[in-house]
Amino acid sequence: MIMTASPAEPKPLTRIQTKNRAAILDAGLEVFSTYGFRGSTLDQIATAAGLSKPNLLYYFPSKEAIHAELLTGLLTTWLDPLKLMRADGDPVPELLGYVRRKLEMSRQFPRESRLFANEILQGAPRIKAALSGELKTLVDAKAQVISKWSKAGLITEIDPHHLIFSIWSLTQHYADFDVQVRAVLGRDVPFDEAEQYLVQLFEKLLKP
Amino acid sequence: MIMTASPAEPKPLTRIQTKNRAAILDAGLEVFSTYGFRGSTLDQIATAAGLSKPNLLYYFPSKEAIHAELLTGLLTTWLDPLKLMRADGDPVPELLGYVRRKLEMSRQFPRESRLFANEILQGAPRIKAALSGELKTLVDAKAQVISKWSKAGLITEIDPHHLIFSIWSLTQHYADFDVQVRAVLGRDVPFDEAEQYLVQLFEKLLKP
DNA sequence: ACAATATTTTACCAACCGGTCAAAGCGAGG
DNA sequence: CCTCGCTTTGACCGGTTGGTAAAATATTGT
Repeated sequence: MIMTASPAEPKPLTRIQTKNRAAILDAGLEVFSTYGFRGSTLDQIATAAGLSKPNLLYYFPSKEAIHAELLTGLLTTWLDPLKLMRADGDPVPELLGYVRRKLEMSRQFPRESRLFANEILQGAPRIKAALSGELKTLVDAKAQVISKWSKAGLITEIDPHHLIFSIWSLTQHYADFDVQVRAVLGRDVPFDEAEQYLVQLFEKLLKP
Repeated sequence: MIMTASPAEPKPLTRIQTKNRAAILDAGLEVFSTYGFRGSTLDQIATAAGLSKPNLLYYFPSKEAIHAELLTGLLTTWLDPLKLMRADGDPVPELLGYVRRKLEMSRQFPRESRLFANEILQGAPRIKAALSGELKTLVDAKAQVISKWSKAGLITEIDPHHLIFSIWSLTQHYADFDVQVRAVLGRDVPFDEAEQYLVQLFEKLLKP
């Protein structure tokens, strides 16, 4: 016996189920992040996953279900880098660490970033609750930490919420608008340059 | 006689044509900026414009045509604030002026900002050419100006392209992600605070 | 080998999509 | 009044959409 945990019989997944559900979620991420929820079709996702449409619907009950599963999984990934910012660390390195982690997510998971951006752009109909719940709670808590650093003179006097917004926008820009960045630069997005630039920016900004 | 300019007989518009075309473009902006091109339907746009679908198609030949007209009109609006940055002005006020103009556009034309963001997010299929053409040319020119300021010691040593990207992302964030900003803050987007914050940020960043 | 179960396919449906068309309504000038 | 051109409408079309039913096929445990 290897596993039998939850009380409500979680039904262990077969090999095929595991593989196909993963393929569908990956395909859904690809398609939803490009066209948004309404602009994506089940046929697109099914084809990208190497399945037929009815076969896809054997694993997920609806288009909504795929999208919902992607979004809930995403929220955790989204909050983690901010959670890692410690109140008892050195303020500037802590904040720069957050910037670096967030930029690294744009580099490694641009599709996830675009899925999130698409959802927000379209009014966040499916995650508005999480934004004013979980997300707001976490941000408010971290904003207080930043405020204390600010008042203790460890960093400059600064609006903590806008500081956090600026970290989000600057780092996500390289994933969400990468087509524009590439078009303007005439080459692939240079994440190393971006990191240097952002470190320079936040070091100068935060210095008391 | 009041007007007869172009050589190819531009056909003067009726009062009704002027009014209905404007209503359609406004409705199209509303709908496209929320759902993206593929996620929007002619019925949605027609209803928002107070017309029937066939009536809408009497004024525009296709869904594409409405979207195209919105995008081309948008590009000019998008480039203007950057064009206004003068090489012969004081560097910091010139750059801050650009920041302020761009933020003001987010405040006054959030739908246009979101329409643009949607198009870029979805791979910019309809304006990629303009991005690596017109936009790149203008940005490269202004980047050179910034480089000269930098080398002359009037502002800090800085990567001009990333500086421009950061102005874009920071200002547009308040329009494109306004749902998120409002959810986290628990109130309407405070553009005055945002302006103060951005001025603080760029003044500290640019100081040599 | 064989039954039970898990998976895949084929055929299909009602609703919706972008777009067409011909007829009807409408207002201004003679 | 009537006509002429602009405007609006309703009926319709072929294709696509999300989703279903059931039969056919693989896979699995014994």
